[in-house]
Amino acid sequence: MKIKYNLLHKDLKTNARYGNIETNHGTVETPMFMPVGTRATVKMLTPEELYECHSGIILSNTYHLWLRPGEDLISKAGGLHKFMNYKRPILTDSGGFQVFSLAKPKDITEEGVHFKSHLDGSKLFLTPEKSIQIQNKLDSDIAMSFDECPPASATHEYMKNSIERTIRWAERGKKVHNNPNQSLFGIVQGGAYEDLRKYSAIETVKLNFDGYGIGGVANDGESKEDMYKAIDYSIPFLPEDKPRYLMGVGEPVDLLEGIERGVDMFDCVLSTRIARHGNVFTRHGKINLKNSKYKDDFTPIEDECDCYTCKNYTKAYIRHLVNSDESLGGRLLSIHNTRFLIKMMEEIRESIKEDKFSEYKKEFLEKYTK
RNA sequence: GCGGAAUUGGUGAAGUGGUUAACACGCCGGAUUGUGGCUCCGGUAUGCAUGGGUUCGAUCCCCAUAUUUCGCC
Repeated sequence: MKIKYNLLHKDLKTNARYGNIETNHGTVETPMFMPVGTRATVKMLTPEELYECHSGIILSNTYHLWLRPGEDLISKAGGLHKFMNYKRPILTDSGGFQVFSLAKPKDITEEGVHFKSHLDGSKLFLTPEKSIQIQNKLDSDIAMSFDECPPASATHEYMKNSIERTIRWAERGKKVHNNPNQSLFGIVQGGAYEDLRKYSAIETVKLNFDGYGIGGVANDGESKEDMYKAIDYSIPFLPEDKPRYLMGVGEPVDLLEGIERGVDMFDCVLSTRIARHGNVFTRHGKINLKNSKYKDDFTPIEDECDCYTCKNYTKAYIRHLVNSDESLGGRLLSIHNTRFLIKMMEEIRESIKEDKFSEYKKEFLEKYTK
């Protein structure tokens, strides 16, 4: 069965919306934050720990799993869910972002993308068909179309050619997609160009996907203004009855801005990456636990936080772990950051249901950015 | 007791008679947005054991003192 998005309530004052997505691995509520598990693991966290964080959908990656261990092995294991023992829904990214980070523009052809393996330097060729076929075998709940992710600095001309090709790629991928239990999302590109976002959205929607990604907003050097514009220019042309997924965004402030504009899904490596480097989100902004002022701070990261880490450990202890390069430090902080964003989403959903999203946002930002 | 060697920041250490004393680690900050996990970027000795002397100028030369260390009795 394909996923089914149900729009349950629209905020009266903003474009924020509350809904849910029914999948073969349970129903999840939106807006939601999806932790990232690139290599079939949300780094440092077990599925049980993710459940304890109330994680819904998690993200994994076609490119990485294609290279290692290979889609055939995962298929043999019974699919990605069984392979990694995650019982809730999984979304797989198409490898499009890796095209951006690993290939040069000249390596991108109409047929597909040539680039070198980050593991051993061997030559690789990825096409829209190949990406979808790999994802079919991975058997994720949601597959993403194979797209190109041009940087914000791309010229209008380059961007126009790029989005036209991405649309053709989306169509090609959709043609070969044949997993009845997997849904497929299209991806809107176009940088911060209003006409291109509109064009990309309209043409992609014509292909009738199960949901729509808004991509190219968190590549490298995009300003927040460009990100917000990209959302504003895309969303009016996306159907109300399908989920919208802002790809790669996960800073608390950006989550609020995205939700206000009508985004339903987010994913981001930020929460787990910064955790491994000693940083955590708190209601009062991001803090760096490596700072010496936490040396003898024997209180939890946040008193009011309900995560495993905050219920059991002090800042001083975690700081010691991080400074000693002990992996438990990164683990505990990953738990906190993951729970932080998911809990934030829970509160946001409640606020939308009560038409109080604006108030929630204002209150959150007052504390977070002061 | 006699003779030799050494003494540079928190640590291990380079170095030169002449503007800002290398590097590494540590420490102190910062970054990080569809992940090329354990990374990247900054800052960190007004000072080269102490006191004299030589010199236009000394961390680098000389003398004394202290400490450490090696060898001999």
